[in-house]
Amino acid sequence: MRLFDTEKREVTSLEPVDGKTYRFYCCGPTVYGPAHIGNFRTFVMQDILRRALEIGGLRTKHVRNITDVDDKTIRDSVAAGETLENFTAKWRDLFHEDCEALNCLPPHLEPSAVKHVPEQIAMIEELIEKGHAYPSDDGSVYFKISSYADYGKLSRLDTRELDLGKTQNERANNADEYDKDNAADFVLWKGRRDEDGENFWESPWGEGRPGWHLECSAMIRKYLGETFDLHSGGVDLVFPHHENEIAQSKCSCGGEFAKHWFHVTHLRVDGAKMSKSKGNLYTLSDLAEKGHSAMEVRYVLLSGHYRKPLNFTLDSLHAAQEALAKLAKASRGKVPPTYKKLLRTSDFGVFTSAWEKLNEDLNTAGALGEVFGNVKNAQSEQDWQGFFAILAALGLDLPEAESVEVPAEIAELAQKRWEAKQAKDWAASDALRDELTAKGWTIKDASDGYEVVPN
RNA sequence: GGCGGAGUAGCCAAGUGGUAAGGCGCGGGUUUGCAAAACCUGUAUUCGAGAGUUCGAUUCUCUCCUCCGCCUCCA
Repeated sequence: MRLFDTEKREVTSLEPVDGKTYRFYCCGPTVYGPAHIGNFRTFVMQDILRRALEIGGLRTKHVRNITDVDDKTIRDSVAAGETLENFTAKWRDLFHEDCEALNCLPPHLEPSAVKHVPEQIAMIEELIEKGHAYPSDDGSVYFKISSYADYGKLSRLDTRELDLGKTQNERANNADEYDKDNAADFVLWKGRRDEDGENFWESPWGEGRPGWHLECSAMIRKYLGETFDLHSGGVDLVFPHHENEIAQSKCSCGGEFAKHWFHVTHLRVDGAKMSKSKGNLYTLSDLAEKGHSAMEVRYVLLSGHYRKPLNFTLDSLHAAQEALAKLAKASRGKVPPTYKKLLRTSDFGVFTSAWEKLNEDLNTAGALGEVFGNVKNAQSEQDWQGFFAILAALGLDLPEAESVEVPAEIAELAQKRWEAKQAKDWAASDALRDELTAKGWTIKDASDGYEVVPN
């Protein structure tokens, strides 16, 4: 597997640090509401990376956190009159349901931020000890970026001019809240504030709560160690989140931290960024209401290369539905092997080119093209094994032949219409067909029978 | 303003220094009493605009236009 590395700015080969198990970390969701399909573009691409590695023969260790304490979770749980725990549990469960519907393999470990407060406090103490962090008067602790020379390497901060003047101007109203040495220093521990309600933890610096950036560093250290294979998230996390993680982790425990960085470009909707105000923010349930399955959504999300903007439209969901049906038809009668049986697939038959596409910077769109281009040539057992291995890597389940419950009334009308047709009574036959159409059902005739399906 | 990314047929979207995958849609055909479904088939002399390098550029360089992301807690 070769993949573009955000830090090295080139496609590099992925080899596990320990030679056996590919260990990677993904920044998970902040659970304060339903995740939208833009969030899921990232999670689906991470899932495909994992599947491709596993089918390619590697073992993986996939860690993805749940952010269940931050400004938004606290704000919204207080507003809802619920405990933080109950509030976030609800959204976490929905997230899991959505992931399952999208066929995303659950991570091997899914640590939560609130359950790792001691680890975070320990890391802060270490950073203060080593001179990389300092407490402020309001009970907060900040990371001192001037103490880390490599700060900004990932996002090429050295070549950018931060418009700090403007930022400070805009934040003038909040200036008192923060007591930092440098405007760019970021918070490791936030002193307790009124709006936090009962959501606080004891610490050497008083009551408060951990900062957002720190949780990932602390959990990575605990579950993956000081050096691991790959770190991943949406592009928006490159700066400052991942930059800050690097600083925290390298300054506290040394090590190389992540060998590679994998970032997924944002999804666009109708050519624009998704936002509530534009009314173009979709969740899986929004789309389900419009009659689109999660698998169709997954298909759309992987129909473009992860480093390019992907323009989501409702039209593309329809295209996905048709495309999936086409593949299902092409492979009718073939029984897909279980995912486990497809691990370590070495021969992809006529789908070798698709596998190669996938392994060259996770070119899912190119791989799909190869699948369609070769499916007509698939004949041998090996070919079909390859077919299902590619689909498994993409995480696509093909729709089964639908067995829709046909109401007795509809079935009766359809039967009458078939009989009229057999009797060559075209007028009666067509009238019955129109009636069925009006009731929302379509007849598909074959030479020896018919089928009724919902419109 | 700084940094990064993108502009390929009606829509979605791969790709390449050597003459444009694939999906949807649409057109044509087979089939059908007519449709639908199914099957077969066609569908960009051209890759935002202009200039340059080259035997040759959509692919490299420059300029311009448009769009998007990040610039302190958004996947």
